[in-house]
Amino acid sequence: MNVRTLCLAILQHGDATGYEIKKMSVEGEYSYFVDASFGSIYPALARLEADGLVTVREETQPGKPARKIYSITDAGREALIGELTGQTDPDIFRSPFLLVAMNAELLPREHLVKAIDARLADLQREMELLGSIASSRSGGTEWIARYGMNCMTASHDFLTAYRDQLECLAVDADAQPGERAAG
Amino acid sequence: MNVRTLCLAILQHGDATGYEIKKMSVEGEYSYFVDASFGSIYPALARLEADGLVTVREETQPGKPARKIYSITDAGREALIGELTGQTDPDIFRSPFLLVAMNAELLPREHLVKAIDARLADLQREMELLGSIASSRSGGTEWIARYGMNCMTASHDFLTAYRDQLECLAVDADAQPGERAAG
DNA sequence: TAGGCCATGTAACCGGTTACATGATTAG
DNA sequence: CTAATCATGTAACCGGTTACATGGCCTA
Repeated sequence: MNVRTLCLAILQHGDATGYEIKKMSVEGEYSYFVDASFGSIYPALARLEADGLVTVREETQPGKPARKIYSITDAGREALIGELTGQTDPDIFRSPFLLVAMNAELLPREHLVKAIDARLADLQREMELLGSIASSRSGGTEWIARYGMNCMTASHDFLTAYRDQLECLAVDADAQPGERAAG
Repeated sequence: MNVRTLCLAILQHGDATGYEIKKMSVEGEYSYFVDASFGSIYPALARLEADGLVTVREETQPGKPARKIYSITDAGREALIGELTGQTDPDIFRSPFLLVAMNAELLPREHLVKAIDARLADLQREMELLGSIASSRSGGTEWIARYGMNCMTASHDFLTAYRDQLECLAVDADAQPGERAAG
């Protein structure tokens, strides 16, 4: 899965500019597939157009740079379907937070508490986003938002219920840092 | 978070060779942080040793290449703690499966069913791994395994309960492919 | 008037992967 | 006899990020 496919998927759900695609893939409802920056999106759109998978129309606006609005073509839609039915890359979950948790015995309790609070806040923000998506969309988009909500809720509940167990593994504030590491 | 930190974290929990580190970070209990291949692990270990964060001892075995067993040093442990208390990279979840689900309206039902079955099987395998980790480890490692189990179970239950809703969005086998895409 | 948002694009860089090189042992 | 497992390491490549270049409008 790459930025090309991401662009096609977004354009399948409606025309957009490179700038909008970036926003949607970083903060919006397309932020669960690949992360992309301007440096990868703009070249990808240019190549997509050269390959005939999307078309562009330029919209000049007074006092602002021209917006380049991209639309998917039939060939693009077929390429997207091909990508979606062909690839089998597994889902991945990568968690710096869990690495902190795994090494709780090595860290000052203070920091562990902060890390948990931060993670909880992240989850809450994410759940709000997903909630607004679920209530404003339909079909597949609504479904995946509900799926996400379900997972986030489970995470949040577990963290809230069992954070104490984790916190009591941490190094005491007044103990020598790393004291329990050797044991 | 990079391969260097991953190696330190693994070595903190016990000595290991590059080969073992790779296994643990691909299939084992360290597969939730960064994915690493030989091409990144071996150079990382070499640099870690040059920096004095790990030490090596070579173990020759008859008829096999010598094993290079790495151990973390005090400096390495401190570097790991620094990494763990400093960084704040958010957790990421990237799901090719959810992109398929999001575009259910575009795909033949047959393929969607396959994708769901495959995802369910992945989850089950993952849960078995986590179960064995949870029952054989303690402390932070056990805790994160239980956390993972909780999330996977929630995913699995949702998928099982609501897969029908998703499947009925897909294109009928006998309909023209892409027929509903235009609507 | 400083910073954020809109809006597009390029070039250098970099952390990783893939493929290659080597080779014995063991299980099917 | 074949494939997998053990075991280490290098070099080419590549998909992405970061930083840069440009510039007007709007808000605090």
